[in-house]
Amino acid sequence: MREYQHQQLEAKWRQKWQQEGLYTAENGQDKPKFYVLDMFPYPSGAGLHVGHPKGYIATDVVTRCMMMQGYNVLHPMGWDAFGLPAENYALKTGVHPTISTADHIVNYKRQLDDIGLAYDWNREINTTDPDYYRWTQWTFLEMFKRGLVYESHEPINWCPTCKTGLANEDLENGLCERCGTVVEKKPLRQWAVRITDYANRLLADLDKLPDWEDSIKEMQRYWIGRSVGAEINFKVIINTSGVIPHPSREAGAKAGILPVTVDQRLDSRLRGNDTGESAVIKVFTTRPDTIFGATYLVISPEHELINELGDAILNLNEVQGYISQVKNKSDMERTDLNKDKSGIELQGVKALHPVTGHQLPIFAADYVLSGYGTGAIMAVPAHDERDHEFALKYNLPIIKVVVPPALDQLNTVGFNSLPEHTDIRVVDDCYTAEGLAINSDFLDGLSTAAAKEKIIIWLTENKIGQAKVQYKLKDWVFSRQRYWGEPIPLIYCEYCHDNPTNEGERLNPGWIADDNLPVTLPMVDHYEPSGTAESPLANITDWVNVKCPRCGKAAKRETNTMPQWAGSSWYYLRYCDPYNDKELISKKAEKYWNPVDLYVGGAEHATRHLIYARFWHKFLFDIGVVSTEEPFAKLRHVGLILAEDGRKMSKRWNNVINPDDICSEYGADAFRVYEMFMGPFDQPVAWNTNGVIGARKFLSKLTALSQKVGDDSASKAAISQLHKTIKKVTSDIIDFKFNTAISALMILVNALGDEESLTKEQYGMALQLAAPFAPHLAEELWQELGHGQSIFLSSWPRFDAELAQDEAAVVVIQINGKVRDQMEVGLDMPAADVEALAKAREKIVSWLEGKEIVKVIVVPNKLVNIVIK
RNA sequence: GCGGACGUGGUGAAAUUGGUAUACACGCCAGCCUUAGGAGCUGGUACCGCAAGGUGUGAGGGUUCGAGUCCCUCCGUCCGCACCA
Repeated sequence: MREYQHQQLEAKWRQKWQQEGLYTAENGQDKPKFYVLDMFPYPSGAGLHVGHPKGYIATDVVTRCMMMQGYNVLHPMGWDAFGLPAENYALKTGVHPTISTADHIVNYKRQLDDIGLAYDWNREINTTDPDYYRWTQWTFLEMFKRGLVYESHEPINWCPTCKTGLANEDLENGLCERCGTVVEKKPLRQWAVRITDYANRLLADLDKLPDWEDSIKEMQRYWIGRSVGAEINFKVIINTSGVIPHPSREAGAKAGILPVTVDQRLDSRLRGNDTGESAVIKVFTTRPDTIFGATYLVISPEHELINELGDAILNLNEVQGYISQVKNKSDMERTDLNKDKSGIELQGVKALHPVTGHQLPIFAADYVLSGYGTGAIMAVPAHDERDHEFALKYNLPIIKVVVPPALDQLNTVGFNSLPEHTDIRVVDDCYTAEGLAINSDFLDGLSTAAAKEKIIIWLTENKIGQAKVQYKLKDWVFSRQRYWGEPIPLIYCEYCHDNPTNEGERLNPGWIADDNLPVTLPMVDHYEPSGTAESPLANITDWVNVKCPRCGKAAKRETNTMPQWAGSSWYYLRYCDPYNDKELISKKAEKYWNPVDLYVGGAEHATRHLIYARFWHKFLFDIGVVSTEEPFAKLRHVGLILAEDGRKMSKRWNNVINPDDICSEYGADAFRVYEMFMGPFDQPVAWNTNGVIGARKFLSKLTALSQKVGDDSASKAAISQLHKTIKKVTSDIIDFKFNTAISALMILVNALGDEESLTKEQYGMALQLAAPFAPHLAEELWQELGHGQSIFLSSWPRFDAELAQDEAAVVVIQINGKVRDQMEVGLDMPAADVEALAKAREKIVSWLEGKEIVKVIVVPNKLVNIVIK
């Protein structure tokens, strides 16, 4: 058998393709465009392992196939090169990140090239290039000027190892996603981006993305976490005792059953028109319909109320003791679901129930999070499991106010008068589903939905609360106290400030935009993070001290840098117009290439990069830079390749396989075919080097077929197989079913191997189908056939339905659904004839003997099922 | 706990979407060939049975002429989120 020397062969074609500019995409051609994008890598010192290129190979297969189908394909690559590893490496070795990053990029690029990936390197970008990050900074300033960026002093996630603040998205189970350290909460001056302003659009527009996998969309929906409910004000009263009479005149009158002894003074205070002599606790709830079941309030230990009330809290020392105890716990410990709930009552203060006027105890407890909603809740222990657990532990009243719909016949007369459901202490069950309101005054008998609506109207009319939509998504903490990132281009001047919007709340006094972009990252001698709100840049005094661009007086630069996600939030746009020094992207390039038609990368980016990029894009849309609301039309995620031992590939386990070794031993083509053949693209699979040998055998068989090329055509059956394969491979590539595409190619090559002879055209078509997967070998064999130009400039073979037809159909004969016989019949034979033939079969006759035929089902060209009794 | 994906040979996996379960490949077994290499070729490879035949897609029910595929109940695996009120 004819063998092939993959090393010379592959190197030869790679060089030729580069020389000929085969992958160069031209802006604005007449041809239809197709933009295929990989998530660009962080060029680490370790280089690629065999898992990394799986997605790149898939996009490469699509790229080459689309090129052959006549598209002007853009398939670029670049480097997401800011980030901690380069900085940490600098700390250790003193080698500047610019140098180490450049080295790593050379290695990465060589590795990618060795796999034969069709990248247009003319468009290579690097997020650390000042010509690139000036536009990252520019977009940030555009946000700043529109009030979408604000300075905040909220406690944020702080990694004590990396010595930097982190965004919510940078955590994994309460650990720093980078280094695995337990993250602390730390108050820190920081810049934050109002991504929550876009929460609703980010959520709603997911529905406009039919070509995204549901799993990714669901993850984003959950991350954005929209909850519809109400915000309700509870007045705090101090040093009171005894129960206050029911204050709700209107409610009582409407229901016609309530006592009308109203404390006028209290009433006016409750309606929110008083002078602010008492504190208010705002709570958020998704179940305002259960308000009559609220028996206590809980605020988070961080809640400002504790400071506000101060000595009014009789057990202030104890409360503070509890709080410091909680603060010493990590988020991990705090949110451990298995642990007992803990809390402490604020003695001497009560909250007034805004409808019933009952005095409710107030607790501080760490099961209420400071970062969500208002950091305070009304506890309804009968209908919320957490509140229920807490109420049991602290012996608090539990009032049932919702019953399952099946119990709706119960005569629910009103508060305090129910015979059966007035159980103030329901111990065992906690009903969290929807149902019908009971014990709820004017809500009694209403369904949960109706009760929600009615109570919200009531709260609004009485200025006690209003409807409220709440998101889990938090504003994007945008400052990093580290060196190796884009400088935030702001200057602090004591005399000037930019007034970014007309809305007072968005004023950033003292901070002004430095429009003189790029603000380049200066060289430093010391990278050590300070552990404070400043980055190592703070030490470079001649960089930090500047003249105010507005007034010319002495001013200081912001020394925080941007998070790594900044540069990757818009890089796909820059590929379209990489050399533009006037604008982020030209209108022409944007109109032509945007949006990305196919985007492939790891699912780990579902709630990080993919949310940030969608947000960034929407902002650019709002300011007229891009013309679409969404950046990525079709998204596929790549399944992990595990090591042969089934674990993740890692230096730690010593199970890393380097693609360099595989490519030099078996060839890049065999490597590519194997990775695409391993299994479904989006599923995790363990690596098996034997599989590469199998792929290599297939390529050898494909090569061997060249010996059969002659004047005589292949058989009709083989031609039929060829056309079926064209159909299958074409649709499988679009559907990302590369494994079955290759299996179809293997079947074809096996079938052609049995032929005496095949024509140049027939062999050529087989080569074209294999070309996206095994580009080097296919090119070699194609040009051997005498074609003057690249196989990738040839037209993708077209499927001919007539040629693909079989001459005959094999029909299965079943008795009662069990296969008993099969026969070959002419295609599309009428059902009656097929049935007659089947019944006449010797085997079938014996099965039918003495039986009564109940029914016969004939599926054309497939089967006959005879039902007997 | 919530959300998503899934469960088929010794292994990775197919199955035209309700119509022959295990295609394709790895591995293994037997044979052939050889200039002994990461070779190549031929055949075999779900289980029980000598056979006829029977049984088989995590378990159990159901719908149907017919179920890996649809419905219900349960068990298990992987991924994401997780005290989000």
